Amino acid sequence: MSRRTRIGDLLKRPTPGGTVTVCGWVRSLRASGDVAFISINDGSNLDGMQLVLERDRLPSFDDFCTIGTGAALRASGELVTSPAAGQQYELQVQELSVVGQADSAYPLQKKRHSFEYLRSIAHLRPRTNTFGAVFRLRSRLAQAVHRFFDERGFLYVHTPIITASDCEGAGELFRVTTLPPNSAPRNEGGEIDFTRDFFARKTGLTVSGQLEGELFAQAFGDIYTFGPTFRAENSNTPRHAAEFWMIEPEMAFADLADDADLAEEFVRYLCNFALQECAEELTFFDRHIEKGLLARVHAVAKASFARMSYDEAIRHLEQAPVSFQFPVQWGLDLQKEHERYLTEEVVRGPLFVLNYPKEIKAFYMRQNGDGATVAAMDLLVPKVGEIIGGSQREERLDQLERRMQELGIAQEPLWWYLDSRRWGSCPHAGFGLGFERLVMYLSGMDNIRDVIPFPRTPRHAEF
RNA sequence: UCCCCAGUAGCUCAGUCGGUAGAGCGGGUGACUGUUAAUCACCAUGUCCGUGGUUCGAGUCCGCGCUGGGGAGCCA
Repeated sequence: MSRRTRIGDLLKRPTPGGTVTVCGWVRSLRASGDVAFISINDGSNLDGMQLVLERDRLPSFDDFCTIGTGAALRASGELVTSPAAGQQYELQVQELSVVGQADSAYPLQKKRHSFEYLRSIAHLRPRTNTFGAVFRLRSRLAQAVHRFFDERGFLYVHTPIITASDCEGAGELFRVTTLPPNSAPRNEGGEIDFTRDFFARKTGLTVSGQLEGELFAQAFGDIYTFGPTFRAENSNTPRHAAEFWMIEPEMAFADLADDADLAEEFVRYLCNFALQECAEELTFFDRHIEKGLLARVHAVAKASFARMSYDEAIRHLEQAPVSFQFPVQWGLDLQKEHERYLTEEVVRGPLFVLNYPKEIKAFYMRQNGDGATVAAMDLLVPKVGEIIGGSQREERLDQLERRMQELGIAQEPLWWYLDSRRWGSCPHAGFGLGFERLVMYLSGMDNIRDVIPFPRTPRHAEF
């Protein structure tokens, strides 16, 4: 096959002219007497290319007028300036072939579909404008994440996907086993004998790469992970999926303030990246998905992020002139309505809340001198609330062991984690960012199932 | 997992007081020399989510179930 030219590249040409070949899928066909127009899209950009077919220049003109929406085409012709509004260039077709026909049963019509319906045809929805834009943005953002950390000398570490540590309290584990489901070997107590399983222990899919990430941070200084993460929680919300991608940087010789600095720089970098490198997509989202998206992302890109302690946050909420559905009290976690009030009404921009009560945070977070709080941070942003959660880690062995004991967390399976506090332990800090939540934030899409190619949620693993 | 809402043509939805089902879009056919989700004319399409019940009669009322969506919890 002679090589095609991507439509996105053609549209970047400063001048028309020349014979080119494009391939793509039909979005719309408009036939009118002796001339027909076919809009095709090849996924390389939003707008696609208009093919112009003329009866006296093209044999089989009438046959081409019956091409169905969704068909795959290969077209060669001259790239010309379009005389009509709506597109800069169009293709005067000299040769056209139908690579793959599509009949009238093609589920994508030339009209708006609901996102719920498109989820039921997830194999075809990437051919729509919205999902084309979402997944181009997602791809570029993934590259931007690596670029950000690489530019700053962070080591990219692949932490294991199969893990035996399920004691982080980060959610239910998916079991990984090769034992036969109906005749698994039992021990004397009648329980399944996992010592005879593939790994000779109970294993599952990772819920976080953080603990392993900490070990690498204590060898390479600054590291990050970016990989798939699994939670078997029966969560049915627009913000949760059973399989998602998480970004977790970890820095040695760093405290909570350093952690917040990194998070702030990271979020600002990604906003600027999207505005510059995905302008076409963001403009589309601003117009069709969330009015005001561009202004919101611009604001975050320029803002200096506010910081306040959990104590201060509670005081602000107690003095709020609005009434909340959920109680405000020192010691309780912030609800989404509280988070949104703080970031949207109190500071009107991104906000770090620092130093939460230890009771509502994980065992590995560093205990503060007040005996009541830990060095945790959440980054709250307008519209979505929490987008990043992080902490300085407890590097003092005795403190860590005492906290695990208080919480009833077995130390033996985490002997390797505790060892890192035994030899050359140092202050270190990191955070976690759900990649999909970032994509949602920068696209205005409000359901996580619509920013994952083939989302896994309770009862859904069809595609 | 809990609470709320919904399920009718390919899609989005209307359907009054319980009386035997409709619109727009999409699709098909035809017309039209430059369209932009083209336009105009004509044509076709139903397991009213399933199941049990109330009733002379159920898309409509009631029970149970399934599916989807939203909110909460959990969290990223």
